Amino acid sequence: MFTIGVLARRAQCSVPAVRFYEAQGLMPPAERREGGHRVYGRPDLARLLLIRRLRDLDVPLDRIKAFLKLDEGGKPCAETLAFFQEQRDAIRQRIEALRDLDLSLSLHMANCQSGCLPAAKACDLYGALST
Amino acid sequence: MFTIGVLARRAQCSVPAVRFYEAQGLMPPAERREGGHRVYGRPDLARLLLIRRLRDLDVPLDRIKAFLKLDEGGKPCAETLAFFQEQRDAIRQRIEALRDLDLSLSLHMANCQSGCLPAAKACDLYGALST
DNA sequence: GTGCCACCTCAAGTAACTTGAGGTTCAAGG
DNA sequence: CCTTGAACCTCAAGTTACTTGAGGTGGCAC
Repeated sequence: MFTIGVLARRAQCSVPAVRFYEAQGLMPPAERREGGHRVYGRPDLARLLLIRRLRDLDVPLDRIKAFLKLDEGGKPCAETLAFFQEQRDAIRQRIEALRDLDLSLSLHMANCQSGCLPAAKACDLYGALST
Repeated sequence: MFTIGVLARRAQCSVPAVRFYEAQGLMPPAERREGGHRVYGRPDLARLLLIRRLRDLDVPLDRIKAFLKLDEGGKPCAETLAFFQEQRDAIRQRIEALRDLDLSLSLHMANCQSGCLPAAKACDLYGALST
């Protein structure tokens, strides 16, 4: 049993974000103490961590919400597996895109280093990334 | 010389986005025809492509703006190289994070496939990503 | 000359939070 | 027991990077 501050730290997110997730229905309405302070337990942390992981993948909140609801309904693995596979495909694509970008950045830097170092000339910036 | 629609298509972005970049000072105020329609040339496309590439890296608009201005001033390579190196570091970090995520997704899926297939039981969702 | 699509401006909406104002609760120290 | 400071509360407004919509013009084909 811990406070919202502790929960947030453990999930690497801000306190207002946790409250926001509750307001949006991604986190269940938290139990409260006498004074109104929210109290959380281990399952809440697990849920929040899941939300954050999916957010790191840029899965939008309403998709996460639907997914969590699906899981609450005790749906069979098939749908869960499909969802995860979808995320893995998205990850693969993004890694490829990032590698592409990295390559063109490195090409430009090589260009720049050989072409510009002698004089303090400016780099040919647009040529670099636009091809 | 081409229209905003053609420009946008070539840079894989929306027409309003191009106008938005102009309003924000990332694109220079475009030349206009008699009727008021914007006209663009090759350098505009190069600039827009650069902006989009950097946006794909989640570089915020004001950072891109500062960078473009730096380049316009004809600053020496050193600063440009530093900027690019920074982006490459960011790319590397993001690729690693994505690989991490992919790993934990795959572990979960393996778990799920062996544990849940016989019965149509639900997966242990929270345990999957939260550890 | 009349469609019709692409363009124009301006205002408002969206996602996912963050920041701020103004006020309460809680645990520790005196 | 009292106070003090951090952590909590709610509610409203701000932020970023656009998108969407309304209402209206430009340009070209037939």
